[in-house]
Amino acid sequence: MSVGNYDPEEIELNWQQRWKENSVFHSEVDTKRPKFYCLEMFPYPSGHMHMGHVRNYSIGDSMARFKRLSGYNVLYPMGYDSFGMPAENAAKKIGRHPHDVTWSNIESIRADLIRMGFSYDWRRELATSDSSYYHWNQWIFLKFHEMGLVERRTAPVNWCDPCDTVLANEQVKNNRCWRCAAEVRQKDMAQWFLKMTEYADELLDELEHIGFPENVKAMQRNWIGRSHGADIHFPIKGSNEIIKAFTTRPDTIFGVTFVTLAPEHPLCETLVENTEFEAAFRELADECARMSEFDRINMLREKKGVFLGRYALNPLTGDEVPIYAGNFVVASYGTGAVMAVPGHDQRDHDFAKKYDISIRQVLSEEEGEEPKATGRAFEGLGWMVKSGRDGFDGLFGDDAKQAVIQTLENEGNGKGTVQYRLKDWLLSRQRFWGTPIPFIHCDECGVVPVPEEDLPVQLPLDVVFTEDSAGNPLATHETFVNTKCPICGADAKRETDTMDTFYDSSWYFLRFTDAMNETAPFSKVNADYWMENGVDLYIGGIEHAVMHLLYARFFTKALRDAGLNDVSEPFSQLVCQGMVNAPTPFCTQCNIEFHVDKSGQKCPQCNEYLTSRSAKMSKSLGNTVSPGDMIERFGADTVRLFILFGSNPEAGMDWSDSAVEANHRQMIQIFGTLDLLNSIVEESGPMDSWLAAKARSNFSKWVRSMNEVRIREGVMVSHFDMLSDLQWAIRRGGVGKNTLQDYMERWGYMLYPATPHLAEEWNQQIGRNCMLAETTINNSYTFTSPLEDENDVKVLAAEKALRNLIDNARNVKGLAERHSESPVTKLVIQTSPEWKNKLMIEAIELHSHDFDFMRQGQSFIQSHPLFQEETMRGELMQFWRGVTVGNKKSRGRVFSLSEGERMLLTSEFDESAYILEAADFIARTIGVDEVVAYTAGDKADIAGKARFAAPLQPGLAFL
RNA sequence: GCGGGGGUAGCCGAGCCUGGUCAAAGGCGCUGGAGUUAAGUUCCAGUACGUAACGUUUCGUGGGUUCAAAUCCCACCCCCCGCACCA
Repeated sequence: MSVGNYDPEEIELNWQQRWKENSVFHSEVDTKRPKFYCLEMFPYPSGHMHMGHVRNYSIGDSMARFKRLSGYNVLYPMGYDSFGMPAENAAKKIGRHPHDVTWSNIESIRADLIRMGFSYDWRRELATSDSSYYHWNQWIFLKFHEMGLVERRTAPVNWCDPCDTVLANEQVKNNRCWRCAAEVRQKDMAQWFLKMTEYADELLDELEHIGFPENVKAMQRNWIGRSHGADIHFPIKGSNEIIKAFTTRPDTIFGVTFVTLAPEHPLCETLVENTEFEAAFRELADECARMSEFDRINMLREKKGVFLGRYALNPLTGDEVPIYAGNFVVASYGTGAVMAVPGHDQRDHDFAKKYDISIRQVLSEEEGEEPKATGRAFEGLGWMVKSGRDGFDGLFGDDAKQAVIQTLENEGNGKGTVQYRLKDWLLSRQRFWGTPIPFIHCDECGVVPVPEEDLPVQLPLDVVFTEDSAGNPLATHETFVNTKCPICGADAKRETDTMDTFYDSSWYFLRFTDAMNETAPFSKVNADYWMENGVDLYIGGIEHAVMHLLYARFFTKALRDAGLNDVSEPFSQLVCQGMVNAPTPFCTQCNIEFHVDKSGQKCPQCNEYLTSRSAKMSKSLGNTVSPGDMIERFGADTVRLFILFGSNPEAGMDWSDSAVEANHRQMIQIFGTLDLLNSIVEESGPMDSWLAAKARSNFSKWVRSMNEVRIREGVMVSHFDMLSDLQWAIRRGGVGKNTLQDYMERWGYMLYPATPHLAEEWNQQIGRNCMLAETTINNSYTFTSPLEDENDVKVLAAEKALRNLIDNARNVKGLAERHSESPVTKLVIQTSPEWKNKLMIEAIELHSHDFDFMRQGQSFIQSHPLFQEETMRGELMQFWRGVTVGNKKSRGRVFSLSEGERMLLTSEFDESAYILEAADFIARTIGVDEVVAYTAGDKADIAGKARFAAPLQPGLAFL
């Protein structure tokens, strides 16, 4: 094969075939080896793979391959989150069954994944819409039911009209459906819930111990929204009813001047019925009921309330306070009732002003002082004052809260409680394309579970979908709906609601550990092995920070309590990959992005010329890049290299055509170095030890980066530094074939995780007859010891010094030429004189014993034998200062020497001899005819540069 | 409003945790040179300002700590993301 020709398609298809034939990515439980479970959030199969997928899976694949190489037993599976509405809607449009739509989409995305060369264990491939998967959804649901985690209850729920279904709280953003963005409305319905709130504390507290990014943890904390406070009972005057109000600030109870109820609060009706206040209340309640989002936003400014005509009694003082209904009180949070303290809550303050209710300050900002009159509510913690009862004044913060709670509890008027924002998970959906909820409605026996042996309850395939069919086709499907009661045998109806698709993805990572199991969702042995400490690396988008990641955590804990697995947290390390952005026309004036059609044109709104900025790839902006096109042009490896080198996984990255091309050139160049294997025939070369040392140091740097999922840094070493170091070695005098062979072998491993096809081809061409996919890095390559040996450090430092010398010489040459009438032809290098080297070594020695140069350096040098020589004192002192003190910008040399430089100097490295060896190279490189080098003082001091000579910093003179 | 993350040279983007080896990696772009029949590719060098090797001004703005700050501390400005009438 012609080595110089890099033909990605040929190479890639060939190796993909070989991997498949040899089943190299299959993995089994093996307790003798450490495991690594690498997982990406599986895709919804909507057609072809997009750049976001490419990025997600390129990251995962490179880590899976790296870990295999490092000797881990790696589980790396892939599947499809294939239930859901888009398939159902598409089916309606084309008059086919969602099953068909889903399968053809799966086929195309699978082909894309294969073409990228991702190293999945394809035996474990699953699709959640397969009955072999959702069978276990149902099985688990029955388990949860036994455990008392399932509840069917009638409740006000979020209804989305376009989607024709209810939604969970997590799926409603700004009162809009997360999928279709339509407004949701409240509707009372009998629905199925999973009692996620029973795990609220564990879900919150365990966040402290898992490797999620801070923002994800913050979002989950926020969502769970635990707040500590008290339920306080306010009796209603002239009634047996009491109002229970939740507050986080029981310490302000003496400042309560009114109580506000949500308009939906059942007490409102009772209180106003047949009174003069009824009409006003109804108006407010109606307004809230048909509240649209637009109105809600307006209401942020306008807080409204109506007096309900009755009074409540402050349980600690007996004071009468008016009862209001307020449009800002949320029925579903806390108790739907608020004790209002206008003195210490700005919202209550505004409300009190508006309705002329009295304001009472009962906390002081300063101990022992009267509260200040600021015209605003003081919302911080303070010292209690003017309490309506003895024993409270002077208490602060938590003490104050506790004292109030204690008193309330003693008197039976309330208790300390914890509130959560988290609600139980509403998981029933009135749609077809989901897991049927395995229950049966019997007139006699009620709602009864389908017996385990009758599972799965399968979705019928003989359903006709048409554009104008509405509702859930299951509800009208006779053979599906009509059944017998499993208890009494009478005619009964099946439940026709299906499960939220987030249910499917809440345990798929467990199913993957034992995906072929036909008798159970998974075996405990498999789950416990692969899931020990959770999935080791989980990669996906930030958009699932609350929904999927919270549900999955809940499931893992619930299944643990069901005895199915030991692990409590599903994911030990989460990486949320950044967006792939692309250039997009943009108007800086209007701050709007436009479709790429508009590039170069003027802004339709302000008529300014559009500029360009980076925006998330999206169909609506037309700035998407098709992975398929890129693979066709450059090959999968180049696309992977671009994606991985473009930025570290978490950061956003910009698509750039020129960068992709640059990366493709890089691939060609790397591949081209294989030619050296033919052209180099010498046994050894002058750069052998340097290149070998460089290989070792690059390798350990690469391993460190990859281990910490800093893939970009790893790739920089493997795909850039390795090439330029090799080029340097060749230019500097060359290497022998043995060294080259070792270098290429090591390099092959390093190329493998990011660009596996190229690496396999490489490995073969350098004459190794094993597949990298089946290789683990052998022990001499030491994954564990990052430090190269002492000799390597010195070798690298010497070469580094030479490169510095060359850089410096080039710079000085430019200056010299400006000062010289004829062109410069000769470089005289005067290296550091012996006495400076000796002194430097002494300084290094002193420094290693923490010598205090600031205090004792002066007296040390003055008592030094060299100091006795009067003619030398000036230069001696200057050098000593430079070595041990430095100037205001940089510290003394002795502090800033690298480890290698220190080693070089203390080993009495012969600088001028080293430079002389490279004299020809230096002359060629900087463009002079002759280079001479000697220790300053040995020969004539040319141009007075001898005094500039310092260890590893020779004085240069151009002639 | 609350919470999270940011602001680094023409652009993208490392460095910040663990202060000095930082005029600050790497890529892109640009400039010059080598080479080439030629476009491209490739290789070398340069890319804040001045300069016989040194100095000056730079890492959002202003202060502080330190012998020394892109890095630590404080204040402010700006950007992005999430939640939000949550009691």
